[in-house]
Amino acid sequence: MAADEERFKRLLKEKGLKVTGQRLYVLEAIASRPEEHLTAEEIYELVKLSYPGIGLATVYRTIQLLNELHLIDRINFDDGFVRYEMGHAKDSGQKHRHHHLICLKCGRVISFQDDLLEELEGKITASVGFQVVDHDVRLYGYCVECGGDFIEEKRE
Amino acid sequence: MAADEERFKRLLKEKGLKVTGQRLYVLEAIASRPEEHLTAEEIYELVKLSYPGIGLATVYRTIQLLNELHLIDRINFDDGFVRYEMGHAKDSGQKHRHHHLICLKCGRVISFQDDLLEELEGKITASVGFQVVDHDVRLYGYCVECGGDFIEEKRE
DNA sequence: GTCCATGCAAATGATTTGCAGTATC
DNA sequence: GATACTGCAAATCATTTGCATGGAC
Repeated sequence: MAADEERFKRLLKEKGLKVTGQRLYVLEAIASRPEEHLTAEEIYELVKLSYPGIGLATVYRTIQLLNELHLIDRINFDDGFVRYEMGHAKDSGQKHRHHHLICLKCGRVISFQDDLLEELEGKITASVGFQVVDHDVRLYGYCVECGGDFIEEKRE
Repeated sequence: MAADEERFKRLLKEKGLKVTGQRLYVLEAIASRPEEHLTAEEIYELVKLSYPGIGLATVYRTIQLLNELHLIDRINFDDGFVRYEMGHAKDSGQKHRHHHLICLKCGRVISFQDDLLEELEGKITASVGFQVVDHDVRLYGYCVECGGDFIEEKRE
Protein backbone atom coordinates (compact mmCIF):
# COMPACT_ATOMS: atom_id res chain seq x y z
CA MET A 1 0.00 0.00 0.00
CA ALA A 2 2.71 2.42 1.02
CA ALA A 3 4.55 1.09 -2.00
CA ASP A 4 1.61 1.99 -4.20
CA GLU A 5 1.50 5.45 -2.70
CA GLU A 6 5.19 6.03 -3.33
CA ARG A 7 4.75 4.81 -6.87
CA PHE A 8 1.80 7.15 -7.35
CA LYS A 9 3.68 10.15 -6.02
CA ARG A 10 6.64 9.39 -8.22
CA LEU A 11 4.50 9.05 -11.32
CA LEU A 12 2.68 12.29 -10.55
CA LYS A 13 5.93 14.19 -10.24
CA GLU A 14 7.32 12.64 -13.39
CA LYS A 15 4.31 13.91 -15.27
CA GLY A 16 4.39 17.36 -13.73
CA LEU A 17 1.14 16.72 -11.88
CA LYS A 18 0.50 17.60 -8.28
CA VAL A 19 0.38 15.41 -5.22
CA THR A 20 -2.84 16.28 -3.42
CA GLY A 21 -4.56 14.87 -0.39
CA GLN A 22 -7.59 13.92 -2.45
CA ARG A 23 -5.52 11.85 -4.84
CA LEU A 24 -3.78 9.97 -2.07
CA TYR A 25 -7.03 9.27 -0.25
CA VAL A 26 -8.63 7.85 -3.38
CA LEU A 27 -5.76 5.44 -3.92
CA GLU A 28 -5.81 4.52 -0.24
CA ALA A 29 -9.53 3.79 -0.35
CA ILE A 30 -9.13 1.39 -3.26
CA ALA A 31 -6.06 -0.24 -1.71
CA SER A 32 -7.94 -0.76 1.54
CA ARG A 33 -10.38 -3.12 -0.16
CA PRO A 34 -8.09 -5.41 -2.16
CA GLU A 35 -10.71 -8.10 -2.62
CA GLU A 36 -13.48 -5.84 -3.79
CA HIS A 37 -14.46 -4.32 -7.09
CA LEU A 38 -15.57 -0.85 -6.17
CA THR A 39 -17.76 1.56 -8.08
CA ALA A 40 -16.95 5.27 -8.25
CA GLU A 41 -19.76 5.95 -5.79
CA GLU A 42 -18.41 3.37 -3.35
CA ILE A 43 -14.94 4.88 -3.55
CA TYR A 44 -16.48 8.30 -3.02
CA GLU A 45 -18.20 7.09 0.17
CA LEU A 46 -14.98 5.50 1.42
CA VAL A 47 -12.92 8.62 0.82
CA LYS A 48 -15.49 10.82 2.52
CA LEU A 49 -14.77 8.97 5.75
CA SER A 50 -11.27 10.43 5.87
CA TYR A 51 -11.78 13.47 3.63
CA PRO A 52 -15.42 14.58 3.89
CA GLY A 53 -15.10 17.56 1.61
CA ILE A 54 -14.12 15.64 -1.52
CA GLY A 55 -16.32 16.01 -4.59
CA LEU A 56 -17.58 13.14 -6.69
CA ALA A 57 -16.10 14.69 -9.82
CA THR A 58 -12.67 14.62 -8.22
CA VAL A 59 -13.08 10.94 -7.46
CA TYR A 60 -13.98 10.29 -11.10
CA ARG A 61 -11.02 12.31 -12.32
CA THR A 62 -8.60 10.60 -9.94
CA ILE A 63 -9.87 7.14 -10.83
CA GLN A 64 -9.29 7.90 -14.48
CA LEU A 65 -5.78 9.08 -13.71
CA LEU A 66 -4.96 6.01 -11.61
CA ASN A 67 -6.23 3.80 -14.39
CA GLU A 68 -4.06 5.55 -16.97
CA LEU A 69 -1.07 5.10 -14.70
CA HIS A 70 -1.96 1.38 -14.44
CA LEU A 71 -2.19 1.60 -10.67
CA ILE A 72 -5.76 0.36 -10.75
CA ASP A 73 -7.69 -1.82 -13.20
CA ARG A 74 -11.06 -1.01 -14.68
CA ILE A 75 -13.68 -3.77 -14.89
CA ASN A 76 -17.14 -3.64 -16.32
CA PHE A 77 -19.50 -6.37 -15.16
CA ASP A 78 -22.29 -4.86 -17.24
CA ASP A 79 -24.45 -4.09 -14.21
CA GLY A 80 -24.60 -0.37 -14.84
CA PHE A 81 -21.43 0.57 -13.00
CA VAL A 82 -17.80 0.61 -13.98
CA ARG A 83 -15.73 -0.92 -11.21
CA TYR A 84 -12.12 -0.62 -10.13
CA GLU A 85 -9.65 -2.77 -8.23
CA MET A 86 -5.96 -2.56 -7.43
CA GLY A 87 -3.84 -3.01 -10.54
CA HIS A 88 -2.35 -6.31 -11.60
CA ALA A 89 -0.43 -5.10 -14.62
CA LYS A 90 2.73 -6.87 -15.66
CA ASP A 91 4.85 -3.84 -14.89
CA SER A 92 3.56 -3.82 -11.34
CA GLY A 93 5.31 -7.08 -10.51
CA GLN A 94 2.32 -9.35 -10.96
CA LYS A 95 2.90 -11.88 -13.70
CA HIS A 96 -0.57 -12.92 -14.72
CA ARG A 97 -3.86 -11.17 -14.75
CA HIS A 98 -6.37 -12.76 -12.47
CA HIS A 99 -9.85 -13.78 -13.51
CA HIS A 100 -13.30 -13.55 -12.01
CA LEU A 101 -15.91 -16.00 -10.87
CA ILE A 102 -19.28 -14.31 -10.84
CA CYS A 103 -22.15 -15.87 -8.92
CA LEU A 104 -25.37 -15.66 -10.90
CA LYS A 105 -27.47 -15.84 -7.75
CA CYS A 106 -25.89 -13.55 -5.16
CA GLY A 107 -23.71 -11.49 -7.49
CA ARG A 108 -20.57 -12.09 -5.49
CA VAL A 109 -17.34 -11.79 -7.45
CA ILE A 110 -14.43 -14.04 -6.53
CA SER A 111 -10.99 -13.54 -8.03
CA PHE A 112 -8.68 -16.35 -8.96
CA GLN A 113 -5.52 -16.91 -10.89
CA ASP A 114 -4.57 -19.55 -13.42
CA ASP A 115 -2.05 -19.90 -16.18
CA LEU A 116 -4.09 -22.15 -18.40
CA LEU A 117 -4.73 -19.40 -20.92
CA GLU A 118 -1.08 -19.19 -21.88
CA GLU A 119 -1.63 -22.27 -23.98
CA LEU A 120 -4.73 -20.86 -25.59
CA GLU A 121 -2.96 -17.63 -26.41
CA GLY A 122 -0.23 -19.55 -28.20
CA LYS A 123 -2.78 -21.45 -30.24
CA ILE A 124 -4.55 -18.28 -31.24
CA THR A 125 -1.38 -16.55 -32.32
CA ALA A 126 -0.32 -19.54 -34.39
CA SER A 127 -3.65 -20.13 -36.08
CA VAL A 128 -5.02 -16.64 -36.67
CA GLY A 129 -1.90 -14.50 -36.50
CA PHE A 130 -3.42 -12.46 -33.71
CA GLN A 131 -0.86 -11.41 -31.13
CA VAL A 132 -2.44 -11.68 -27.70
CA VAL A 133 -1.10 -9.35 -25.04
CA ASP A 134 -3.76 -9.52 -22.36
CA HIS A 135 -6.96 -11.30 -21.51
CA ASP A 136 -10.08 -11.06 -19.48
CA VAL A 137 -11.84 -14.21 -18.32
CA ARG A 138 -15.12 -14.39 -16.47
CA LEU A 139 -16.73 -17.58 -15.31
CA TYR A 140 -20.39 -17.47 -14.40
CA GLY A 141 -22.04 -19.96 -12.09
CA TYR A 142 -22.99 -20.57 -8.49
CA CYS A 143 -20.79 -20.02 -5.47
CA VAL A 144 -20.63 -22.39 -2.55
CA GLU A 145 -23.23 -20.49 -0.52
CA CYS A 146 -25.61 -20.49 -3.44
CA GLY A 147 -25.44 -24.18 -4.20
CA GLY A 148 -22.13 -24.59 -5.96
CA ASP A 149 -20.70 -27.34 -3.78
CA PHE A 150 -22.35 -30.13 -5.63
CA ILE A 151 -19.15 -32.13 -5.90
CA GLU A 152 -17.76 -32.34 -2.40
CA GLU A 153 -20.84 -31.83 -0.38
CA LYS A 154 -18.86 -30.28 2.44
CA ARG A 155 -18.06 -26.65 2.16
CA GLU A 156 -19.86 -23.87 3.78
CA MET B 1 -32.58 -17.14 -40.12
CA ALA B 2 -35.99 -18.42 -41.04
CA ALA B 3 -35.46 -20.93 -38.25
CA ASP B 4 -34.78 -18.11 -35.82
CA GLU B 5 -37.87 -16.30 -36.99
CA GLU B 6 -40.05 -19.37 -36.48
CA ARG B 7 -38.57 -19.87 -33.06
CA PHE B 8 -39.22 -16.24 -32.20
CA LYS B 9 -42.84 -16.41 -33.35
CA ARG B 10 -43.41 -19.57 -31.38
CA LEU B 11 -41.92 -18.12 -28.22
CA LEU B 12 -43.99 -14.96 -28.58
CA LYS B 13 -47.19 -16.95 -28.90
CA GLU B 14 -46.28 -19.18 -25.97
CA LYS B 15 -45.92 -16.09 -23.82
CA GLY B 16 -49.11 -14.44 -25.01
CA LEU B 17 -47.13 -11.71 -26.75
CA LYS B 18 -47.82 -10.40 -30.21
CA VAL B 19 -46.01 -10.99 -33.46
CA THR B 20 -45.41 -7.60 -35.01
CA GLY B 21 -43.54 -6.43 -38.06
CA GLN B 22 -41.17 -4.37 -35.94
CA ARG B 23 -40.14 -7.36 -33.87
CA LEU B 24 -39.45 -9.52 -36.89
CA TYR B 25 -37.44 -6.79 -38.59
CA VAL B 26 -35.26 -6.31 -35.53
CA LEU B 27 -34.41 -10.01 -35.38
CA GLU B 28 -33.81 -10.05 -39.11
CA ALA B 29 -31.44 -7.10 -38.86
CA ILE B 30 -29.31 -8.81 -36.23
CA ALA B 31 -29.39 -12.12 -38.08
CA SER B 32 -28.25 -10.40 -41.26
CA ARG B 33 -24.93 -9.48 -39.66
CA PRO B 34 -23.86 -12.72 -38.02
CA GLU B 35 -20.22 -11.69 -37.66
CA GLU B 36 -20.87 -8.31 -36.13
CA HIS B 37 -21.56 -7.03 -32.67
CA LEU B 38 -24.18 -4.40 -33.19
CA THR B 39 -25.18 -1.52 -30.96
CA ALA B 40 -28.84 -0.56 -30.49
CA GLU B 41 -28.28 2.44 -32.70
CA GLU B 42 -26.77 0.29 -35.46
CA ILE B 43 -29.69 -2.11 -35.29
CA TYR B 44 -32.03 0.87 -35.42
CA GLU B 45 -30.35 2.12 -38.60
CA LEU B 46 -30.51 -1.33 -40.17
CA VAL B 47 -34.19 -1.79 -39.39
CA LYS B 48 -35.05 1.64 -40.75
CA LEU B 49 -33.94 0.45 -44.18
CA SER B 50 -36.86 -1.97 -44.34
CA TYR B 51 -39.17 -0.34 -41.80
CA PRO B 52 -38.49 3.42 -41.78
CA GLY B 53 -41.16 4.28 -39.24
CA ILE B 54 -39.72 2.26 -36.37
CA GLY B 55 -38.84 4.10 -33.17
CA LEU B 56 -35.60 3.73 -31.28
CA ALA B 57 -37.47 2.82 -28.10
CA THR B 58 -39.09 -0.10 -29.87
CA VAL B 59 -35.68 -1.33 -30.95
CA TYR B 60 -34.47 -1.17 -27.34
CA ARG B 61 -37.56 -2.99 -26.10
CA THR B 62 -37.30 -5.69 -28.74
CA ILE B 63 -33.61 -6.22 -28.12
CA GLN B 64 -34.34 -6.72 -24.45
CA LEU B 65 -37.05 -9.22 -25.30
CA LEU B 66 -34.83 -11.15 -27.72
CA ASN B 67 -32.13 -11.29 -25.09
CA GLU B 68 -34.53 -12.64 -22.47
CA LEU B 69 -35.64 -15.29 -24.94
CA HIS B 70 -31.95 -16.19 -25.50
CA LEU B 71 -32.28 -15.52 -29.21
CA ILE B 72 -29.51 -12.94 -29.05
CA ASP B 73 -26.54 -12.44 -26.73
CA ARG B 74 -25.61 -9.23 -25.00
CA ILE B 75 -21.95 -8.18 -24.92
CA ASN B 76 -20.38 -5.19 -23.29
CA PHE B 77 -16.94 -4.25 -24.57
CA ASP B 78 -16.88 -1.28 -22.23
CA ASP B 79 -16.72 1.24 -25.04
CA GLY B 80 -19.91 3.02 -24.07
CA PHE B 81 -22.32 0.81 -25.98
CA VAL B 82 -23.98 -2.46 -25.19
CA ARG B 83 -23.75 -4.74 -28.18
CA TYR B 84 -25.74 -7.70 -29.43
CA GLU B 85 -25.10 -10.69 -31.64
CA MET B 86 -27.04 -13.78 -32.62
CA GLY B 87 -27.42 -16.17 -29.71
CA HIS B 88 -25.09 -19.06 -29.05
CA ALA B 89 -26.87 -20.51 -26.03
CA LYS B 90 -26.66 -24.21 -25.35
CA ASP B 91 -30.36 -24.65 -25.92
CA SER B 92 -30.01 -23.19 -29.37
CA GLY B 93 -27.97 -26.13 -30.59
CA GLN B 94 -24.54 -24.57 -30.17
CA LYS B 95 -22.40 -26.47 -27.72
CA HIS B 96 -19.81 -23.96 -26.63
CA ARG B 97 -19.86 -20.25 -26.23
CA HIS B 98 -17.43 -18.52 -28.52
CA HIS B 99 -14.88 -16.00 -27.40
CA HIS B 100 -13.59 -12.70 -28.68
CA LEU B 101 -10.29 -11.40 -29.89
CA ILE B 102 -10.23 -7.63 -29.59
CA CYS B 103 -7.63 -5.61 -31.48
CA LEU B 104 -6.25 -2.83 -29.32
CA LYS B 105 -5.30 -0.79 -32.37
CA CYS B 106 -8.19 -0.95 -34.83
CA GLY B 107 -10.89 -2.15 -32.45
CA ARG B 108 -11.91 -5.04 -34.64
CA VAL B 109 -13.54 -7.93 -32.84
CA ILE B 110 -12.93 -11.45 -34.11
CA SER B 111 -14.89 -14.40 -32.76
CA PHE B 112 -13.39 -17.82 -32.21
CA GLN B 113 -14.25 -21.04 -30.51
CA ASP B 114 -12.20 -23.27 -28.29
CA ASP B 115 -12.86 -25.94 -25.71
CA LEU B 116 -9.82 -25.33 -23.58
CA LEU B 117 -11.82 -23.78 -20.80
CA GLU B 118 -13.63 -26.99 -20.02
CA GLU B 119 -10.54 -28.11 -18.15
CA LEU B 120 -10.26 -24.86 -16.26
CA GLU B 121 -13.90 -25.02 -15.25
CA GLY B 122 -13.36 -28.46 -13.79
CA LYS B 123 -10.39 -27.26 -11.78
CA ILE B 124 -12.33 -24.33 -10.41
CA THR B 125 -15.26 -26.45 -9.36
CA ALA B 126 -12.98 -28.92 -7.62
CA SER B 127 -10.84 -26.38 -5.82
CA VAL B 128 -13.25 -23.63 -4.86
CA GLY B 129 -16.59 -25.39 -4.98
CA PHE B 130 -17.86 -22.89 -7.49
CA GLN B 131 -20.10 -24.49 -10.09
CA VAL B 132 -19.34 -22.91 -13.45
CA VAL B 133 -22.15 -22.83 -15.98
CA ASP B 134 -20.94 -20.30 -18.52
CA HIS B 135 -17.94 -18.22 -19.36
CA ASP B 136 -16.86 -15.14 -21.20
CA VAL B 137 -13.32 -14.86 -22.53
CA ARG B 138 -11.78 -11.86 -24.20
CA LEU B 139 -8.27 -11.75 -25.56
CA TYR B 140 -6.73 -8.37 -26.27
CA GLY B 141 -3.90 -7.85 -28.69
CA TYR B 142 -3.10 -6.96 -32.27
CA CYS B 143 -4.73 -8.43 -35.35
CA VAL B 144 -2.81 -9.39 -38.45
CA GLU B 145 -3.46 -6.08 -40.19
CA CYS B 146 -2.24 -4.16 -37.15
CA GLY B 147 0.99 -6.08 -36.71
CA GLY B 148 -0.12 -9.31 -35.11
CA ASP B 149 1.84 -11.72 -37.28
CA PHE B 150 4.98 -11.32 -35.27
CA ILE B 151 5.76 -14.98 -35.65
CA GLU B 152 6.85 -14.35 -39.21
CA GLU B 153 9.19 -11.70 -37.87
CA LYS B 154 7.70 -8.72 -39.59
CA ARG B 155 6.00 -6.46 -37.16
CA GLU B 156 5.56 -2.79 -38.07
C1' DG C 1 3.16 33.79 -8.67
C1' DT C 2 1.98 30.16 -11.98
C1' DC C 3 -0.55 26.43 -13.17
C1' DC C 4 -2.82 22.55 -11.90
C1' DA C 5 -6.60 20.64 -9.14
C1' DT C 6 -10.97 20.98 -6.87
C1' DG C 7 -16.00 21.46 -6.05
C1' DC C 8 -20.14 22.69 -7.70
C1' DA C 9 -23.57 22.74 -11.02
C1' DA C 10 -24.81 22.02 -15.53
C1' DA C 11 -24.21 19.03 -19.62
C1' DT C 12 -23.90 14.62 -21.87
C1' DG C 13 -25.46 10.46 -23.83
C1' DA C 14 -27.08 5.75 -23.77
C1' DT C 15 -31.03 3.62 -22.21
C1' DT C 16 -35.75 3.60 -19.99
C1' DT C 17 -40.36 4.93 -19.23
C1' DG C 18 -45.15 7.36 -19.39
C1' DC C 19 -48.75 7.94 -22.22
C1' DA C 20 -52.11 8.26 -25.90
C1' DG C 21 -52.94 6.25 -30.19
C1' DT C 22 -52.59 1.77 -32.98
C1' DA C 23 -52.25 -2.92 -34.22
C1' DT C 24 -52.66 -7.89 -33.17
C1' DC C 25 -55.34 -11.66 -31.82
C1' DG D 1 -63.17 -5.60 -28.56
C1' DA D 2 -59.55 -6.34 -25.23
C1' DT D 3 -54.98 -6.05 -24.57
C1' DA D 4 -50.45 -5.66 -25.90
C1' DC D 5 -47.38 -2.70 -28.84
C1' DT D 6 -45.61 1.47 -30.82
C1' DG D 7 -43.70 6.16 -31.34
C1' DC D 8 -42.78 10.23 -29.29
C1' DA D 9 -41.05 12.99 -25.79
C1' DA D 10 -39.66 13.37 -21.30
C1' DA D 11 -37.12 11.11 -17.57
C1' DT D 12 -33.15 8.58 -15.72
C1' DC D 13 -28.67 7.92 -14.17
C1' DA D 14 -23.68 7.17 -14.38
C1' DT D 15 -20.16 9.86 -15.92
C1' DT D 16 -18.04 14.17 -17.91
C1' DT D 17 -17.18 18.98 -18.34
C1' DG D 18 -17.10 24.30 -17.68
C1' DC D 19 -15.81 27.55 -14.70
C1' DA D 20 -14.38 30.22 -10.79
C1' DT D 21 -11.87 29.39 -6.61
C1' DG D 22 -8.26 27.27 -3.99
C1' DG D 23 -3.90 24.76 -3.39
C1' DA D 24 0.74 22.71 -4.73
C1' DC D 25 5.29 23.83 -6.08
